Amino acid sequence: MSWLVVLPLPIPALDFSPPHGFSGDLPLGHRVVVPWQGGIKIGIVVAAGQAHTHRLREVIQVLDPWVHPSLITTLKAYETLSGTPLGLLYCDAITCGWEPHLKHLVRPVEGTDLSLFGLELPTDWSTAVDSPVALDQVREQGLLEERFEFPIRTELAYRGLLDGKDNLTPKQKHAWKTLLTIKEAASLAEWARNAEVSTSVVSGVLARGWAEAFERPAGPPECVPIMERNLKKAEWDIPQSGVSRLHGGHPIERFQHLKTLIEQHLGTGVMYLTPDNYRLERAWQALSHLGAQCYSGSLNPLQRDHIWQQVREGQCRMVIGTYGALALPFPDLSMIILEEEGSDAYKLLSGSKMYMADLTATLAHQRESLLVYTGSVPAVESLKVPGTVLAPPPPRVHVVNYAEGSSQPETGPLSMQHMKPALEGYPLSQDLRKVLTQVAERGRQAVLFAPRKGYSALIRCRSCGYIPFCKHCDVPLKFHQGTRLMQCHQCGYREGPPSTCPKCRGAIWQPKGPGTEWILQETRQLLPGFAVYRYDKDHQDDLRPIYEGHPGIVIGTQALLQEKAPPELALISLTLADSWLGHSDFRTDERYHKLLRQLLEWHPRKSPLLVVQTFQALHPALLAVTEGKPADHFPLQDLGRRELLMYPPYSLLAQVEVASRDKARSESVAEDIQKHLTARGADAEEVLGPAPAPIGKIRGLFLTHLLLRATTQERLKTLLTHMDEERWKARVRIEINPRSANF
DNA sequence: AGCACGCCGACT
DNA sequence: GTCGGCGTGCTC
Repeated sequence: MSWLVVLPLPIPALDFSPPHGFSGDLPLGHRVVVPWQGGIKIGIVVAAGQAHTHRLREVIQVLDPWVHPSLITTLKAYETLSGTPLGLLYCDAITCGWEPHLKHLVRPVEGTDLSLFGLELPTDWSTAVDSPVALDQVREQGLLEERFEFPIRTELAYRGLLDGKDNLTPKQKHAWKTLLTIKEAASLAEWARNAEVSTSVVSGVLARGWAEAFERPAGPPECVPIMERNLKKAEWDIPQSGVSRLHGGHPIERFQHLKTLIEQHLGTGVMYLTPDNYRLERAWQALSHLGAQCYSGSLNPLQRDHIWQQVREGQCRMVIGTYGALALPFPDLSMIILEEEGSDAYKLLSGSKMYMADLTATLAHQRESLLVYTGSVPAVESLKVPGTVLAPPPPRVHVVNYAEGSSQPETGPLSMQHMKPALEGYPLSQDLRKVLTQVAERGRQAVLFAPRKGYSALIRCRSCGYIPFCKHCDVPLKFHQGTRLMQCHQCGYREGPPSTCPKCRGAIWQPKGPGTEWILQETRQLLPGFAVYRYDKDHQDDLRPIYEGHPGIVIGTQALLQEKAPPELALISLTLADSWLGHSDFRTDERYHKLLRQLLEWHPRKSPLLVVQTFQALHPALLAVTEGKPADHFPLQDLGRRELLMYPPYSLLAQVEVASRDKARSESVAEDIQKHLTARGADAEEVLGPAPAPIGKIRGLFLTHLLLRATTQERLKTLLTHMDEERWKARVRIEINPRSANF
């Protein structure tokens, strides 16, 4: 009997035979070392294989149990539905343990001479030296014995020495003394931080021989000090089993409720998942005193490994973490709490495109764990489960109605003469200017959210309206003031703005659609001398003064929302809320509503004023918030629309993406798929499209979309199976439960 | 993913 | 004539 082994590669699971002389049960969920393309690789045993006639290679060694069998079942179900190679799913779901630092020991089988193969090995165990291909040859001949060991883990650290070779400068001397006081530093950066000098100073000390690097056994991860917060116990109808939800109110209130629940499950395993780091930190501060560990992408591999083992051994019974924590091998897991279950952050951007919230639900079901959704707003999809919605705190929102009898401004300040009063000062309204000035006068902090990085969404020729587009993608180039270049936010292509319009020779370019740079410029003009920072993907100012509580204004994109709120935050503004409504996909409104609620509870204690500048002041999502409606009011409204349109939760979706360098081919293959499915009995409600993707061309690839919609999982599976019946003449990818779909 | 093989266009 | 683009296929 062979074993099915998953490798961290975008391929299906493959068969291997058990190691020579192996007797025992199938090591389901164990890590194994297997030969792979001349070298070796770590894999996970996921099933018994079908005994092929195919000549298989042997697993070299079984290492240790790594995942719980329920995870294997869960991922298998996802593979069956989506057709994604299992390796890709494992690679994305299991964020630790694929590259253990193993000591590789080898020796020839007794009485064999390996010099024929160009290998000179001692007869007794020795560390394998670098000739993986030659090793693999003798391995395949069965002439090699091998063993892998986990060495004692070490990490590099620095310590001070009592004398060195060269003299030190005063600063270096200070750094040296600091190091002697703290005894050891885990990195140069940590040492420098402690001494409050730059890293060049500490490396100077190192170079002059007053300190040395040394290996030390790797300890557990540094633990953030636990902040004991006295959470009151809240009374509520505690769910006993199945799925339930708890939303709304103030975050602290929700934690109070959850604490009561968590305490009942502490002995039997609790997992608390958050969509991002700021919410991780918030949950950590509220709940870590219950004895939780933290697990997230920001830990280093050693730290992750440490938590993984602790959880496996049952020494750690509660973990607060981001999506990667889902695969942790809890021997018992009686409850999973999923914060902000409808967050797009759970959609993996990498190959598998898994929606981790779906995976969480499947896993909870598999393990019969209690599943609790929590957060500011329930997802429209989770309204069907029983739950509690806490009363919202009074909202502090001011809406600037740009639409007051006017049309959207065509350009920046240049054409202000035609503007209605509301638009005066665009992109910073008079109202916003007023409160910003107050913030500065009172020495407080503010955050302005701009819809995009760069200066403007596009530039346009004033006389003929020509807009420069990217060569490779179907998007306008965004203008960046810092570099004075036009840049594509899809593929990164850059070029200088043309001096005259290539169409009409006009020489005046008008920016449209303010970005961080534009807002920054306006803010600096409004408040000369006041600290103004920029934070987006291109450019991150050092925000330390802000986090230390110094006055200032931060201009950023939504990326900023994944960080914690500035401590003295008095004002938040969406400078152009409409940009969150610009997409034509069915979750847009829900997303906007969630953003507003999230902004209102961003700061854990204060409630800063939220200024929303918009052309759609009567948008129902905005009204639900300003009128103080409960958190589920808008989602319930949206649910009705979803039913009419037969969107989730009333159906399951799969998006089919056809990509080709040739536009006509991309379209025709999509049509072929549509016809094929129709011929197989799919109706017009089940196959939507084809239509060009929201961005019809990316990096020279033309993208065409189809949307498959089914009422049951079985039906969706059937439709997807029909797609495998033919070989399409273009790249076809399927995404289960896409988070955006434009039909 | 990597790495092979294999087929067409533009160059020393 | 070769170099090198990337499309396709395989890994057990």
